[in-house]
Amino acid sequence: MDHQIMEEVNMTNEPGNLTQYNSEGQHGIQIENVVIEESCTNDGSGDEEHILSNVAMTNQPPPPSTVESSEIPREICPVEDLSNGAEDLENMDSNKVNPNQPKKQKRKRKREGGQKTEDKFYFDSFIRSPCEGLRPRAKKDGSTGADTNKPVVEKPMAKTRKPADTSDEGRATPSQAQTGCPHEGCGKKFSSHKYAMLHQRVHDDERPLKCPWKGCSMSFKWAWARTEHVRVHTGARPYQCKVEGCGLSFRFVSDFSRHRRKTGHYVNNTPK
DNA sequence: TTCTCTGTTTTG
DNA sequence: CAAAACAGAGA
Repeated sequence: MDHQIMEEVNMTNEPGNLTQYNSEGQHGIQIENVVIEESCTNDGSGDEEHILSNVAMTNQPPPPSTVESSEIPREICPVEDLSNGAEDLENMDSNKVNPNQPKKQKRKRKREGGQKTEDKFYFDSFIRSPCEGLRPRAKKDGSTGADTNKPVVEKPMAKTRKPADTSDEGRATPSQAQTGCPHEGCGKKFSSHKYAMLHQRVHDDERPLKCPWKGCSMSFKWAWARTEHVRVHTGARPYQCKVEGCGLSFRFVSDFSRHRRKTGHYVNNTPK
């Protein structure tokens, strides 16, 4: 049970090395026994990548529920179309490419930011090449350290998340927002000053968080993004619907969340 | 459908 | 308070 991720990792790739990253101070994934062989430089770019050689990643618990699905090895990289992917691919391959190139695409919001370099780590390769099959989205990278610690369903975080209106891109509405982004052109307002500062990374190009996978050159600005991205490599699907008859598993919280919303499968304790 | 971004919320 | 996770939107 718990070791889902680890298993996956092991399975998939052997060793891993792991590096612990703290992206934003987080400690998250710890891989055990990993040997890093190559220097995985993802990009080689120049950033620094710290590769830790033996790091232990203990991921804690995987998801308890997790997965039965075994997601495993789905190879994860389905390679679908990497239209742009090509670019990524290059990166993937060896670490040649530049890792962080953000190519700013604007997915939904405009992203530009970067923040600080927080962690750099590399896992060797969990499963297979990192982004072999990643979608072409854009280049993305990074995730946080702890990734799926609490994946599963059962914890709905009782959050009462309010939809803070996303009027534009930002979510907070002026009425609610207390602080605004100092960046020119950005007029977003946030509920906290602190986040406003963190938000600056959006305007930055730096992507301090790098994907731990050896061949993967993706880098991210947000720890969580990195965390989830890693699942692409591991194939982990920590979020499983516990509803009887359902049993669907999801790799991303967002998808799981959506599933619950639509189906009402909040299951057990998490009736969010 | 998959995956990333990011603001908010929860947890520690 | 910081870190982690969630949730919603969108490519």
